[in-house]
Amino acid sequence: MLISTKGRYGLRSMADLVLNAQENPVPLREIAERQGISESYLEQVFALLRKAGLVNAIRGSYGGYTLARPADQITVGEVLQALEGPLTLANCAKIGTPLECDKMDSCLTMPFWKELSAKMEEVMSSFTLQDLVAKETLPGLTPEVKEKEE
Amino acid sequence: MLISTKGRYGLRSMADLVLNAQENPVPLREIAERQGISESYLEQVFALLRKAGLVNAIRGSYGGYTLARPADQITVGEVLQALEGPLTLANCAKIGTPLECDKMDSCLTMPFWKELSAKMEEVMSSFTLQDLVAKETLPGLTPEVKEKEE
DNA sequence: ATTAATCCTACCATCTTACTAGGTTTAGAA
DNA sequence: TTCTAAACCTAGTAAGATGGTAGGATTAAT
Repeated sequence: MLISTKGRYGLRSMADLVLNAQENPVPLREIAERQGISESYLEQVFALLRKAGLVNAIRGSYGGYTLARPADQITVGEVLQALEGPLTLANCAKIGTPLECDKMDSCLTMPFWKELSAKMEEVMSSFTLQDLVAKETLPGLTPEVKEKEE
Repeated sequence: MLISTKGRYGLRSMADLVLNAQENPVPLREIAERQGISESYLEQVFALLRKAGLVNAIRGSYGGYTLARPADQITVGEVLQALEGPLTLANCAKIGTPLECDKMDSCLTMPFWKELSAKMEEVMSSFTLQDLVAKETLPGLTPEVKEKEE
């Protein structure tokens, strides 16, 4: 039940973009290198992010990508939905789509799927990219992990 | 990001089993017919449910399946985990598995995945099979939908 | 003109999914 | 004992998704 690499790579890359955004746009080559992801595969990921209006692209030499909005105004849910499509685990959790729900008994499971989707949506829309890079926002975790070398 | 048919069919079939459990075991043929699912595919689904200890099988003529425990003591999460494997959406949400987390920046996303998994687990473990068939248990939803009939 | 970047499309191998098919046991009933 | 209906088991398979690679075209700063 893992999410695909598109979503995982894309989310990591967006966090990377937040961290490394100076005044210059960030080229994919750098993100790919830092994150250990194939550059040409990342191109396809960022094509989706661009179409969703989450990043801006600057073409040509010294080009790259920038966030289309401030990091605290882009939710993780937006990123994942752009890359993975609808974020529901069953069709009958989607509003207005009684696709398989014409079976009488199958709809017994609908309240569960709806509740699950609602809770997932809650988490995804409350987490922003800023939350990912600002480690202090998460109370339960140890903030001092500076063991690593620079 | 849909869950597979194994999970969806299995959950519907378990609810079906709750509803149609008399003193006799319920044969797969009946469940398959009611739910509109291929019987031989359902066999594979129930093989997983049996190995997980969620149903008991009675072989031979007049055989079939029964719940291994009362319906209010089997959670939806148990059923889905038996059919889908681990219910996390990213590896780093699993405890004790720093698989892709040796990349420094990749772990920026870990708190999100952990939070999401925790919330999903919360819903899945709070919903029992009994809740699925007893529609009054859901407070947020309209308990009487008779108005739509008229 | 060169270079470095995005952009675009096609292709590919592997894996997963959702089955189907065909057989074997098992046990109640006739 | 035989018939029958059920669980059980394993292999195969077509279609789609996944996770890329390859090669070029376009764009813009130097």
